[in-house]
Amino acid sequence: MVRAPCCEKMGLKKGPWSPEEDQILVSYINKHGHGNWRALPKQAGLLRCGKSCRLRWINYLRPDIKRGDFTKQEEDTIINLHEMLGNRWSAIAARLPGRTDNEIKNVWHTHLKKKLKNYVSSQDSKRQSMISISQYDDNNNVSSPQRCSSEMSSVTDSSMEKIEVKKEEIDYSSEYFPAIDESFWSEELHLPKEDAREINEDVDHNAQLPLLESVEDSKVKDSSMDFWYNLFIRAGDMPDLPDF
DNA sequence: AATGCTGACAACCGCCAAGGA
DNA sequence: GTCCTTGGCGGTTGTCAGCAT
Repeated sequence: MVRAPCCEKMGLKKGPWSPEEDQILVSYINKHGHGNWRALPKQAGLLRCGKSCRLRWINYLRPDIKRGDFTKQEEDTIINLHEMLGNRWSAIAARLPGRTDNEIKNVWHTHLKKKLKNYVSSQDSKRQSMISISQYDDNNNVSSPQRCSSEMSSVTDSSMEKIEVKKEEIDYSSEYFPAIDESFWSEELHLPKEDAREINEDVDHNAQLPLLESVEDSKVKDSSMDFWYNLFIRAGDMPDLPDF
């Protein structure tokens, strides 16, 4: 396929939008809608490419856009959803009314990635010390960590790598890791069925649910703790623990 | 006051999938 | 089935304000 010439070569304007351009775009869309983005700038009298107009409208000019700082709750939601969905910014944005994928992506790269890194590191070091003392009680039950994602401290890249390596060592295809389905999200995490269905549609189904019944392998057990703990964060509150 | 650095945010680029001709 | 257009997405870059030196 032949790529369309870029804006510059066609004599179209690039860079920041002026208030006048914004005004023209807004009034045109309010009047005519945006059926065809490619044709829109010509019809509206803008020296911009359609793609640029679309982006400006979606990320900045749309009337339903919520401006201003992200609330603590929104940040937590982003962290939780990112844990589930990865870099699927549009899917994350769909669950945050008034926020755009671009905005969320920016916030992630500038604030939350750092915060989360710090948090994971602090939890990693805490957990390492917990493990070295005693991870399970007399009945072989794990003492469940109920922590808030705003609890942040400092971190190093190496601790993140350690966690990744640890995950790679686990055989997720084993019998201890049956597949996640919709019922998991609603029943185990007590989410409304509607939410569970939506999340299940988006979730990475290569991820597996660890069951710890009768698990002897400490490595598997260890990784599964990570898994359940991540889900506690996702759910926003503490669900009933699985039978460890 | 001048300069350099950093973080935040807006905008662009390149790729992909869907759909129509 | 192929070609082309279009919209959408995620990654990346550019710009600018605020801060430190």
